[in-house]
Amino acid sequence: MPELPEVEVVRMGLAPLVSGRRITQVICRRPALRYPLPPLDRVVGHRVEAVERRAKYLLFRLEGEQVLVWHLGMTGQFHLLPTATPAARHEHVRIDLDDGHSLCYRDARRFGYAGLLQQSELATHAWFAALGPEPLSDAFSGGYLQQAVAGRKAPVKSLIMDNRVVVGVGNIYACESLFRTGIHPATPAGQLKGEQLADLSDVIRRVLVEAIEAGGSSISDFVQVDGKPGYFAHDFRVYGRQGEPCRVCGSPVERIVQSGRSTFFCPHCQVKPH
DNA sequence: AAATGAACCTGTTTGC
DNA sequence: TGCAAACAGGTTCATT
Repeated sequence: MPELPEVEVVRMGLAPLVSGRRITQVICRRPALRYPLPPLDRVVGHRVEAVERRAKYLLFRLEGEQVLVWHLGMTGQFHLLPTATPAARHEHVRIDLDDGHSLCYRDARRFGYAGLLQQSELATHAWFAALGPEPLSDAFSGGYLQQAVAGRKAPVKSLIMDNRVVVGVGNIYACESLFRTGIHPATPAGQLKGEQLADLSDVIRRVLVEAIEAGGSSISDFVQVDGKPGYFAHDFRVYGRQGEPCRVCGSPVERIVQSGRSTFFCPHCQVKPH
């Protein structure tokens, strides 16, 4: 479900409703998601100070030193519902708040995961230590990208989806960003010129911001915290459009598989390297 | 080291 | 209609 824009939309939906609330009870309906759940009883009685995001991780900063870290995997969803609401299918964890609402976590595929960390271990924890820059920060620039991919022969699409290069860019936004820059997804990243990489970093930023403003992309099941869909999928230029005409030149959009993932691109607008 | 593929698990769509 | 195969937004681990 979520790439960076979707996680950010969830964060923005949760933050004003959850910040300042005290956790009164936690119900875990199974011992593990992708990994064993942390001892969530330890968060009971604590107040949520802020809801932040790093890469695709949601960070619930609690009063004191604890940070509840949550990754939505492919199909994770948070909903804020009245505590009396019966559990929906695939609801695995429920966090009750002191205002009569509960933070409900649903995840059909259970690729999501959670951790309870101390503030001080955030930067060094395995989930965070090797992460590259946030694409919406100043640290992510053409110059940065150039040094990050220098000498690399891997396809540019694989590298912009690599969290060590830049975080938050998943399959959809990788395809959309490459289309908008006219770069063929199979281009060995190290072959790209500085100008192209500067363009690519700008375009990635712009696509992500547009998607956040549209409320994310609702492919099959992404929904915002209030249950409403996001609308960015209406703006896809290539993702999921194989066989349909390119919106720029009319050529049929192609689908190929790179590292086991579908890649969509326009064979005319995105010229293959040689 | 770098690149690829499989695995995790369930639901939905596609094709015969 | 029925059933099996293919496919899905992410990350990690094992294998070339």
